[in-house]
Amino acid sequence: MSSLSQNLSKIFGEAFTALGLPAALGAVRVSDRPDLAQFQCNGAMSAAKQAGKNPRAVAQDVLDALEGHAAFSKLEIAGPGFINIILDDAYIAAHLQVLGADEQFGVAPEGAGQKIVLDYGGPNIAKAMHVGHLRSSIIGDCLRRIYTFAGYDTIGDVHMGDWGTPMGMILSELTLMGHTGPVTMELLAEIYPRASASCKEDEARMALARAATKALQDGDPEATARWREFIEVSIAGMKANFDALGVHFDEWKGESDAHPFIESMITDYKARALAVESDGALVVNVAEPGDKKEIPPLILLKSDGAVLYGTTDLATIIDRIQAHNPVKIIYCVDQRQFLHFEQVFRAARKGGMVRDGRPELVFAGFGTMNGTDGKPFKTRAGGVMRLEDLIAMGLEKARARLEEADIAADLAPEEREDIAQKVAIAAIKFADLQNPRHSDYIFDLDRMISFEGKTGPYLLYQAVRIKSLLRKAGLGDIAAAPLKQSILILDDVVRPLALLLAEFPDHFQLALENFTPHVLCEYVYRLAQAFSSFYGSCHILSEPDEAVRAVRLALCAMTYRQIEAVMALIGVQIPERM
RNA sequence: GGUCCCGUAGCUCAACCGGAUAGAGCAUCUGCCUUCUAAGCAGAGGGUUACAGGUUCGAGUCCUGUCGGGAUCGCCA
Repeated sequence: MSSLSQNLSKIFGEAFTALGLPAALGAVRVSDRPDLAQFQCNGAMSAAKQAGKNPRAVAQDVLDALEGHAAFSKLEIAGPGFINIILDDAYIAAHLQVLGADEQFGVAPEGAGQKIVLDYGGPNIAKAMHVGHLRSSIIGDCLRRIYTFAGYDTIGDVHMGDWGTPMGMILSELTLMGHTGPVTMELLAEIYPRASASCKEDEARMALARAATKALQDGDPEATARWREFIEVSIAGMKANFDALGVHFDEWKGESDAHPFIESMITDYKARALAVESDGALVVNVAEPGDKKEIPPLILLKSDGAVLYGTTDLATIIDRIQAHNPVKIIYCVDQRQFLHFEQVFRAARKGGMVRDGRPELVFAGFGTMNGTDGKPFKTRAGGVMRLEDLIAMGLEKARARLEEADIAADLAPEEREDIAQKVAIAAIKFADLQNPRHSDYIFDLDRMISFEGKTGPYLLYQAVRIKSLLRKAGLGDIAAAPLKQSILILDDVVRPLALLLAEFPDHFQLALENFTPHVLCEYVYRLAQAFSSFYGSCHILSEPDEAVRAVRLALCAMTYRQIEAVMALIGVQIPERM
């Protein structure tokens, strides 16, 4: 199973091969000029360049080789040597037939039997989750869903920040306060900023924090007991946020879980002279001859003997390899940590954890979320917006929108609340995921929750309209079942939708290879638009011609299933009505 | 200062290996609810892809330079 363009690329590739040309040049893609063709092949121009021939002549040779092929209704050469392709409707229909019966919509289970670890979320102990955690959480969760869809056995790890100096700051603050009673999230939220601030301005205070950090990392029983206590209360808070977002993790590990691997790792690096002393610290030199820029060494131990996040990140790789032996480890973290992970990855290769590129260490960095002023996102008061506040604002807006709409008035309160939640989450997730992962983006709350145009709620709305239509046609269950329609007759009304449905594997593949959810967002939006256009151009239920009506309903069902599937990849659920 | 990323419509952003007439959304304007949900649809206007060169059949995309913005550059994460 595959996409139309993949199948056509194969046909063209064979034609190119028959002419003694590289099969790869036969690549066929969806046409840039829908007014001229459905698909195009540009390979004749490249081939002609390499062979020093006339591109149109090469294109003609290709067409001659394909003469009489049943897939094509029209093949023609245009411009300098483009080959324009229009398919035979029966060929499209047959393809759609297979696609519609496939649970995977043509996506091959390439990852079967292979494991992938994804590192995302990254919340910190004792700190309220804020908007900075939003991207990591939803992009990482989306990538996990994408890889799962491709057949991989995925392990999502939240990788909490539970081991660094902040832990020492809190521990020492509690000691200074003489606090012995139970620790609550409120208490932690109150003392952490205070401790952090005083450590920043007071070196002596910082020394206390460092000492406490060291004590914890050395296994001091009292420090450990207390630390466990505030980890527990923190996790409860994190889970509330992740549950609200519908973000899932398979493992709730943290930096501290790397601890058991650190000592032997350091001993090993030292024994092999990979780690050396420098200015009192223990470092791994990771600079390589071809470097344009000086890559600083990775510090394993600070001069006071404490470990850093680079140490735990490196040791975590050992943990993950031992536990899962993954083919890839994907880090969904802030783009600004690029250099850090470059250092860690190099150290991992140097240490032999990565051999022959396995596991492949992938830095899937994401850009900063900025406010409408272009600067890092802040609340109106200038503070960091808490994640739960952001979700609450989206929810409030969704409720208000439901109030306005008469349709929701007759629904039970529970259903309306459920709809409001789904709308809010769809708005938040789509607003984020539709941006290219690696670039910064302007986070505009008003735009995101306007629910108009290219938004999550628009997609939900289109999906719900299809569902409602199918229900009225008495086909409510077909939406969940593979397409059974035996003969598809295409006409100008349904053909664009049919061709778009067949594109899915192409877009999925791009998202998978490049770790780019926005490609799927773009596709599902186009699909919803194409459906809406189709929906507006003809009346389906009152269509007198039974065969035409059946085809249109079949396309509706298929479109619904595909929108639902892509939305599920994005991590969004579709309500029954809205 | 070194390195990397970015600069596309009034605003926010797309554009797969270099492909044809650079696409969406918002905003503006014009139509469309007495048949399937108007959170919608159809259409219009809006561009020297920062600037200057270069490579070639073809450049938003590749190369060089200039200007502007951002990130980062060993004991925080």
